[in-house]
Amino acid sequence: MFFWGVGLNSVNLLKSIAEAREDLRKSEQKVADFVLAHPNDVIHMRIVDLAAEADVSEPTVVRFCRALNYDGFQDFKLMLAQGLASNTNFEQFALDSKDTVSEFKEKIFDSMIGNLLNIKEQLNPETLEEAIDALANARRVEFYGFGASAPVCTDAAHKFHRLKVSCTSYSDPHMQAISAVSLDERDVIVAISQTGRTKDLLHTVKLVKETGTTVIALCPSDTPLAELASIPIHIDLEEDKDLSTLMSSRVLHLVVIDVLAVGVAMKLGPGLVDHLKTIKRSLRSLRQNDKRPSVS
Amino acid sequence: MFFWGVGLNSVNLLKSIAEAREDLRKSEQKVADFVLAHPNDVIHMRIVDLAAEADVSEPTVVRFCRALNYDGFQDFKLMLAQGLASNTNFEQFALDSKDTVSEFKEKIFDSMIGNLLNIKEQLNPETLEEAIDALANARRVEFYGFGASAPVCTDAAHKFHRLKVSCTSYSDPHMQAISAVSLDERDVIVAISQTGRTKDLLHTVKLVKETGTTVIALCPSDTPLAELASIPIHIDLEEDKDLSTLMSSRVLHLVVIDVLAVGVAMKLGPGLVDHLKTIKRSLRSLRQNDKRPSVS
DNA sequence: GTGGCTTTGTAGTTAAATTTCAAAGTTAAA
DNA sequence: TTTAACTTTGAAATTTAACTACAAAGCCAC
Repeated sequence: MFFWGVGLNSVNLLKSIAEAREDLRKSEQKVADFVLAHPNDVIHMRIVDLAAEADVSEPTVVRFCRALNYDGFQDFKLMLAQGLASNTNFEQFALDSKDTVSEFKEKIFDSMIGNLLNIKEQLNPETLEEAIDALANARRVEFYGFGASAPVCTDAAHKFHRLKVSCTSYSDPHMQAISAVSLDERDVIVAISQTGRTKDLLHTVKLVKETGTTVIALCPSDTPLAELASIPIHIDLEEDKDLSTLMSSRVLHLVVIDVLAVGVAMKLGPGLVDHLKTIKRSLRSLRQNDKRPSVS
Repeated sequence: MFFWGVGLNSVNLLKSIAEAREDLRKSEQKVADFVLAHPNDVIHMRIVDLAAEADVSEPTVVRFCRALNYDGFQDFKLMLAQGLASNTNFEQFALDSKDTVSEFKEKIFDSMIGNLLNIKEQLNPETLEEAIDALANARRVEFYGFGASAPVCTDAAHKFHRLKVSCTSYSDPHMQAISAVSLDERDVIVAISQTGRTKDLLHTVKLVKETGTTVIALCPSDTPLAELASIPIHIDLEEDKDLSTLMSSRVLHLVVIDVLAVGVAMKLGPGLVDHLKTIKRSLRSLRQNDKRPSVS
């Protein structure tokens, strides 16, 4: 796989120190251990302090930094500071039954953010472009998904309706099947699945493929659904730590749909972006304003 | 409003430099200007370089750092490094019709992440705790929302079902009204709204309040819905830049629901967290495995 | 054990940040 | 307009911290 420059490498700086630890000399490992144990303190330490804490000499600290391909101690500290800032959070979490509300709130949000960052990197712009093209030119768009993906489909249909795209969402296998056979190559379906293995969904997709309809799939790669799709959009999460996958994937799907929707809006003409705003305004009549008395 | 410590301040470091600029001396402003113009370069500069670039003397640079409440130049550079690392992204975006797919993908994800970070900070653990208590002890839970919030409600009901909580979601004002009057103080409704002003929702909530039912609301603060709620959970986004609000709030609602669900799962007994995993397993039969032949 | 090699620390050097202090600039009152 | 008080700024000296050279100690193979 493509190797990122120093910039992105720093994101996993602690991890890369841990990995490099084995290749270091014994005394340098002492430094590594202290840095890994107290990364936040190291940032504000002088070379003498770190040397003392790690029980090595100052040159050893410098050698440690050089071994990790930094110019010197200052350079290393700078990278560490950057790495920590971007890395503080966003790790995958493991829920602990002793967690306080505040703690698991942090964990859930951070893991969500981490997943968003990952998927953002993973998403292939060319594939998205393809999907956007297909959606923008479709006569009709249908969203299919079950379980947790059903609300995602509803939301997607809701969103594309606003773009004046003719669309529906079905989370009933019969309805899907019935609708599926009425489509043809001018149409597009979007199949959404967290697993990429839902039998009923695969069944529908197979049906629909026979009609020549374009199938966009939001699911993990290397799954039956991804293989079947004309335009597979891969959503691969880190391996399932606790429930984070369960929670994150629907949100990720929603955000990807947002991206597609914005793309379609732009393709169909910049005016359409304004159209969204117009709809927003038109919804205002359904709202109650503080200043005016309630119409009950 | 409460003033954050240095830690969080660094997130908006550039912004805070820009704000502080006015209060600085003339020569210090030169330094500020250079830092604002080339923040990424400054990180790797020595004090002499920065002094030269900003056309001031070295002590002035130190004074500049001190004026911003840092110990000195090194300390400032460290904070700058951290600030830049965490700040690179996550700014609110303004979509531009000339944006490439890759560009607006970034913008959408980053703005989503920015909003998640904001809401994470804003969420009050005590309020969440209250909401979790109410949900965990409820005889029955109902989720009400319209439009973009309707799928959120469906998703929430889906999630709480898994926790063995008796619940439903309604996005039809009549159904809501009918159901609402059958509830009492043992029950909880969760009203979800991006605006906090949806008339029909307010109507239902007023009805339901007369029965003594606890009302948890997910909506912006200072809105009619927030005022009505027994437990208002405020979701305040930065002011509407383009469509980011429209996109973000439903996702934020989902994540908050996740937090509540995890809280409830923990309250009802740690075993329940495992129960979620069990359900995950039970769903496996609905999936197709690569290895076995498809059952069509 | 001993020669060659690697690892580590001591002591010295260099470079960078900080402080001191005096000069230049600014303001305001005479 | 002048001048005294104060503020701002930079030159030079000082201090501090990072880095280098080199030598001692440790390690391994023969």
